[in-house]
Amino acid sequence: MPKKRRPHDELKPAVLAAARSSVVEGGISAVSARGIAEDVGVSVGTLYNLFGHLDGIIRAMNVVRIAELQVALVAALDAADDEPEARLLAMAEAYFDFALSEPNLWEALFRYSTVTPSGGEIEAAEATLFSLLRRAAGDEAEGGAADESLRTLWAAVHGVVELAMSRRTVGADMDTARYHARLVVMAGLRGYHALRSEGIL
Amino acid sequence: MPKKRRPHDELKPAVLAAARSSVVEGGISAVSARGIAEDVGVSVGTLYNLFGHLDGIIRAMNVVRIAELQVALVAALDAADDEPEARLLAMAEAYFDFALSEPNLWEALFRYSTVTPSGGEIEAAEATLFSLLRRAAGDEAEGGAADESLRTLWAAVHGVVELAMSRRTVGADMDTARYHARLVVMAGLRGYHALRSEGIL
DNA sequence: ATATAAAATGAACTTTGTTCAATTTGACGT
DNA sequence: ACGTCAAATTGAACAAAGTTCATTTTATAT
Repeated sequence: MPKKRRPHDELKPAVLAAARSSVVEGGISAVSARGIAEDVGVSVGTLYNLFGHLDGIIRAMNVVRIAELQVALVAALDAADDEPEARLLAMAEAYFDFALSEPNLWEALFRYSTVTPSGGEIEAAEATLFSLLRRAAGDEAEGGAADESLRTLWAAVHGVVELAMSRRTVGADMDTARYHARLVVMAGLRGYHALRSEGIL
Repeated sequence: MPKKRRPHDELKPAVLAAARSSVVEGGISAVSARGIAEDVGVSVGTLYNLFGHLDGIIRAMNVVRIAELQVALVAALDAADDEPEARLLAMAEAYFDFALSEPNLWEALFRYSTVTPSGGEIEAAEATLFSLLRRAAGDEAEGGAADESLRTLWAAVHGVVELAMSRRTVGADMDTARYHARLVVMAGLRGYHALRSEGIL
């Protein structure tokens, strides 16, 4: 059996791609060290040399996926009209579409806390997401209370996405679900203004 | 080794209790067939005679947990003032508290789709939850569009809970997070009314 | 060419979920 | 009382998973 020596920088992406396609096809439970090893054409030991544990592979895969999410959100933001509501709506839809386009990858991202990018990585991702939200909200949101509201708004959008995910939404239902994601943003903005004018916020 | 013969009706709850305490202590990954068997004082084979698969045990455990959730929500609803907003706020808080009181059980409920009560059971649970929401909303919500809005509102509340969960919220942060759950309801209701008066809903 | 370090290997160990033939139990008919 | 028999229980055994590590191979520098 040949033992070609490949530099890690070119081997790691291959491993992550193999892991990803396993997840896409059969969900997280379809991933196995031996399966990936066979797909990449490498032994199990090599995987452990590269990533330490199997969780490390999933984690690294999730880091890549989060980067993709950020790209999608930035694209949506840049394409949207220069108005707070339109921008937030565009981001919510992009978030929704991203999740629903690859449900198994989304599940891998959020449903397995062991496997969620740890510590610094996830905090950095949240910080980036939040800076995008502030850019989207623009002058709509200023100050500390508004930041909290923005975070809460996004949690609400995430909830709608989760609901759509848990129902494995497809077809016409998907359009309805995406509209619900819009609804949350529209109602959230109006509610925010109402609460401010009532002096509650 | 003695082979006492216990009727299933008294053995099953013992198994579920063992599974539950494993989950509470160490999360879903701490559950194992052999572990439960030892705790209950029974062989692995017996577990499989009773539940078919290990997933069946978790599923049954989740069914019990969902019943507990419904009890908690009904209690909150009954204790609240007879006014739509107060009732929805009470339900949101009860939902939040229920999730955060046992994070590992919550995770078992929602984060593992394989293990989520299947088909009829989860639909029945959703139907019950929704009927509670309609009771809470009362005259606030009438007709089909309002039903959808109510469902969306709850998805948003769920999102806030998920965010609090993912941060393993404790202490003072928990009060803030619970307040965010209230915020979603308050803003949601006001936003709903605004959208109606704008003719969007 | 040789030495040396880095990389890759795959056999082996542990721990899972799961199965099933054999064994034990308790109730019922005689 | 006794024997029968279906139901319940057992635990050894299998497959597949994550993980480790002594050994072997490769590439590079001297």
